[in-house]
Amino acid sequence: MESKAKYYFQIATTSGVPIYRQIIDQVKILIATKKLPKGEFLPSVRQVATELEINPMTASKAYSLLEKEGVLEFIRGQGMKVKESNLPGESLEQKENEIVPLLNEVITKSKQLSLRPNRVIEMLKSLLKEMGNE
Amino acid sequence: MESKAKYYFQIATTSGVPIYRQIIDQVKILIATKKLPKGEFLPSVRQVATELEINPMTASKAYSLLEKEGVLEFIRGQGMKVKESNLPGESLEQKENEIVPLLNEVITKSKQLSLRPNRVIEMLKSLLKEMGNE
DNA sequence: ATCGGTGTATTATACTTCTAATACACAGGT
DNA sequence: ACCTGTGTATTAGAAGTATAATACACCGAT
Repeated sequence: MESKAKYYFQIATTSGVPIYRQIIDQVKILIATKKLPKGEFLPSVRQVATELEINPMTASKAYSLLEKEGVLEFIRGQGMKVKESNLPGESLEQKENEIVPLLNEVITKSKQLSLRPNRVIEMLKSLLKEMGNE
Repeated sequence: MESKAKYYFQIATTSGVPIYRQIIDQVKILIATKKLPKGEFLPSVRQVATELEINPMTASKAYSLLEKEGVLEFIRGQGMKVKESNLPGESLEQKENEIVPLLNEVITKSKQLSLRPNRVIEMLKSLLKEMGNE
């Protein structure tokens, strides 16, 4: 079903960031950049565990948290796949409120760095364009 | 029961966020919104500790981390004050690189929520305007 | 030198988090 | 039924984090 040579994740054991969180972040990025299309199955927890030389439970923790978040969907007997419809029940306003704290962090940080607001907006635009094209 | 003393910080013991981190975040916001001008002294660790009914070491931890970050400056015998020049040694490029990871988080989250990029940019602009006027 | 004001190094302890070892339940193909 | 593939509940222990009690070093003014 899968090409076995494909390496999905890369963990930095020195970074201090927990393994399961690194997996979560990478899955989200892979999905956001369309490298993992909706409906595609992820490597099994044991596959991931073998590749990264970690315990399957660690991979399972990442997957199950992503499932709770509504990012992945568990199909019995087959595994985890990228969920087709993301958060269908949420209103636009609810979604927007979810991202506000993150934007506030950006603002606080940019003020702290004395970065010009327009420059920050330009950077965001530019990064959006990059990610969209990938 | 409010007293005449100026209350600087407000902690939510129920939030799960560590006390020292709540202090750090609030200091950064106070500075970003200009409620704490550059050069102004912060309340002493013992003042904070008394107000919040915590141990001075907890306040000290917040202050010393802010000092390491370059936000505060320690003046012997007087206390911590808001640093005059923020990160003077850093080039613009270095500063911009510091904020990129945060922007990437915004993008990943917005993709996950299927928010329109333009809408996210508008929200950021709007929040920037709000904060700038305060 | 002493006093009263800064922040902090050290140490201790309760608590949480992270990872792992094991055993299990369920699905699908044989 | 069996085997092999999914993910996971439970448990345990190592490692890290948050907070606090104590004692200390430094500064400026007396």
